[in-house]
Amino acid sequence: MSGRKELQFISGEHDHQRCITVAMANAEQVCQQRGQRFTALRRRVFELVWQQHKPIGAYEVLEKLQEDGRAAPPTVYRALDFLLDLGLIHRINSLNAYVGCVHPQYPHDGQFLICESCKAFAELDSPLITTTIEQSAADVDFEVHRHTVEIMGLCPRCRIKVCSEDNNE
Amino acid sequence: MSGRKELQFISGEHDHQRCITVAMANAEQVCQQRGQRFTALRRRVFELVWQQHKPIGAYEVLEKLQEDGRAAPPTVYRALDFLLDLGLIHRINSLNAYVGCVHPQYPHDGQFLICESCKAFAELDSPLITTTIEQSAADVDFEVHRHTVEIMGLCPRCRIKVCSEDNNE
DNA sequence: TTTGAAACGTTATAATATAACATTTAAAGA
DNA sequence: TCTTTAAATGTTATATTATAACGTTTCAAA
Repeated sequence: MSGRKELQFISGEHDHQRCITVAMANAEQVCQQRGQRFTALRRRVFELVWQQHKPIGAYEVLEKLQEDGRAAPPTVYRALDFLLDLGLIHRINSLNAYVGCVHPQYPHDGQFLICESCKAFAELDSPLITTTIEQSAADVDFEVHRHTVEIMGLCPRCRIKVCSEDNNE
Repeated sequence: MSGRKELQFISGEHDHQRCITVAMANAEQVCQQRGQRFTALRRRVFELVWQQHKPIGAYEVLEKLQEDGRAAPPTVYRALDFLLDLGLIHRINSLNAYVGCVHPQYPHDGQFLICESCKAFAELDSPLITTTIEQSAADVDFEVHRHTVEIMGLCPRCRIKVCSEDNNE
């Protein structure tokens, strides 16, 4: 179980470049499978979204893009929409922000843990949550197309921090 | 069970004025209990949010307020924020819109069914969903402060409609 | 009756997102 | 290889959602 935990909330010191490389390879494959073009721009935006394990806003992405040259909002939004459609990234509605999808190989609903302290996020994709939601909906004759679950709170390392701060007071 | 179902997705023909009256009485009570002022403006905004069993945008509320006289965005947002803080309304993040809370007597997380066809919504507040989410979070040492669940799909009556349309083709 | 905090008004502007149309690119057929 | 055409991108303008900042009013408690 502890291996699983480490997969969920990634520590600050992991080899993040490797994360990005793996994500990029996955994305490449997904695009190929679906006959979509993974252009330089889309690749760059995807990379920017992945560059932190934190949700990033569209205009933040835009700013970083502008470091390379001129760019306008539609450029960013089009790339984000493309990536969203393919399930390569998700949108966190409560933050107006975007995150890289951890397992884009198959389509799935978004279930997110978001740390209110450090803003780190983790994707759950729990079949149990999905089943429970579908059952609750079925109980009232509602036909589910998709769902999003956004869970705000404290990630493991921030819980520890808060705890030790409390002790020091 | 069928009584429960009718509570969830309200039919078009129910006595909606009565809904509003009941909601207003509840709101009144909640405000009193917490020593908050339920001013004319707040009352009016609350009423406007409740006037349909559908999510309503802040600027839609503004437009309706302006039928009574001059009003600017901050007026609406302040009233909405007040009502949100007290749990008298909820915000549907995926729609940037607001809905009246069906049981504001105790604080709770938002769990919503939203019909993609007619835009009607229902509030679930399912302890089972809450428990499942909390358990999933606990599995990865995450401390939950709050969550929102937004479920998009088809409500019972729109399912029937779509079904009969299919048959007519 | 004063007074101070809360509520509200008003103006300006920030932050997020899209519409509409021009231009470029690149894959697929001639 | 050239042409064509659909997809992708660039560009300008603007829509939509939300808040900052500050002045004025209201109203309950002292």
